[in-house]
Amino acid sequence: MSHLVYKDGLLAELAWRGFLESTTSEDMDAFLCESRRTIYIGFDPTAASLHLGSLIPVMALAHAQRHGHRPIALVGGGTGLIGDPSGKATERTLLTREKTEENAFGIGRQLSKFFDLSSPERGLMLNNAEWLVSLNLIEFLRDTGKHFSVNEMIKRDSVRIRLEERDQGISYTEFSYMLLQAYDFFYLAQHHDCTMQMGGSDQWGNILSGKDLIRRVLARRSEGITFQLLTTSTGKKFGKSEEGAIWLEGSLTSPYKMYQYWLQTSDQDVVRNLKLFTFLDQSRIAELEAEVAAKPEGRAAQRALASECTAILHGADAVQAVEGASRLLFGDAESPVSADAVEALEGEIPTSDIPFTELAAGIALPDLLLRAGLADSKGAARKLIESGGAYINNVRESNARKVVTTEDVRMPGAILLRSGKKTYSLLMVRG
RNA sequence: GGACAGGUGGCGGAGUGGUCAAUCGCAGCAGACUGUAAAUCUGCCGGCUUUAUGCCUACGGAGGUUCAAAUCCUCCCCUGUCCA
Repeated sequence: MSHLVYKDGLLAELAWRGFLESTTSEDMDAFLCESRRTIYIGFDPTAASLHLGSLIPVMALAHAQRHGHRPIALVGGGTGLIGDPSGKATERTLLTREKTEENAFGIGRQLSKFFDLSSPERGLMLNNAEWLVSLNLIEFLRDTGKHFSVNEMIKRDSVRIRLEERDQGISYTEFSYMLLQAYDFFYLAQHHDCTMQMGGSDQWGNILSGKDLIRRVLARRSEGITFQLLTTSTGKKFGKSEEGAIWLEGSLTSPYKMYQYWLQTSDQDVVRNLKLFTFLDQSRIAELEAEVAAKPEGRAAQRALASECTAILHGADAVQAVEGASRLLFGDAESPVSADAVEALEGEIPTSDIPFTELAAGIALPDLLLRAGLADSKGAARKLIESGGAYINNVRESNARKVVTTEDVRMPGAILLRSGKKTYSLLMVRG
């Protein structure tokens, strides 16, 4: 890619940052330079929040705005009711309309953080429920369906895989998805002069469908760009932690947790992630890359990645708080003991309350670990303790019959529990 | 509507009357090593407890046969393939 020189700032940016997977046109550069383009990406509200995986298209669209193009962040309140078969091995159960609406609301709020939506000229956020829900079936089949060849549709990967693989079919509902997404692109082209759609590489087929529809019905040119699907260097699906997805919503994944997720990025992945998930410029990233190469244990790049990403999503204040908490827990200092330290940790890391009277009476350590969320069952808690993975105030406790009492309160009004090397939980003694 | 195949733990996938809480792989958790990295090695990996050749719940759902069922029978639900 590096031998290509793009005149368009956006394309150049997406290229060096490593977003690009493929484009629908050879002269995309000229297309983008020709005029200011309206570019859309859709996000279906299949969950209450976007997760790190969806951050790639979000960042790409944010770059588009920074380079003077006009973004449309499309919330798929309508398409979400149907379900995109792309990249999914099996048919999914439909979400209720209420759930979809609720999700759409949350996702819309998250998306708005990334874009300047101060005027329709700068950027737009739309919900396709607005035009999809009221579509009339007969009209749709006559006006739009007629432009689609089933012969072609069944060749699309998203459909073909489901048709060929034994044990998994595809319903008519999901089969129709690509028409709806194509219709979205068409609708946006017609009403908002949108001429480009971007998306993950699994969206290639859907994008092409829309491009075709626009050409046939409006006789207009439109283009598309797809992005790489990420995995970590170890082949794991990116953006998932042990407990599942890392959500952008702070109430689902705490800022502390997100910060830690980024901080724990492996050396192999950190530079790539800096390019994709921060707005840091090329020279700064090159500096960080050199620093990691020279002094990997310093993890300067990971720190930058963690603080940048957390700041984008949760704000600078959150980063400060979270960095403070991380320093206390992982710093050189002995176990935190000051009241200030407790105050700084409270709420930043998973925190739960325990009544003084209950503690005074004594609580079995496995029960306490269970309550603190550090184990899934008492049996698991016992195993954790016996295998040497349980810590009270940073001191290993390997007696599964240990009873925790007020004696164990070493920090002012709190007990710090830990599972393994890096999972902390704070217990606040109340009353 | 018909014929056939199938529905097992987070996933994949064994098991086809007792020795099955269920081989194995992946994922996950913990330990060792380290840099809160990667790789590697080790242990754990349904729940409960008095940790035991212990109890409970579980192999799509509901019944049934049997001393005993994930395994056999009946009905139902779901999925796929093919036929009309």
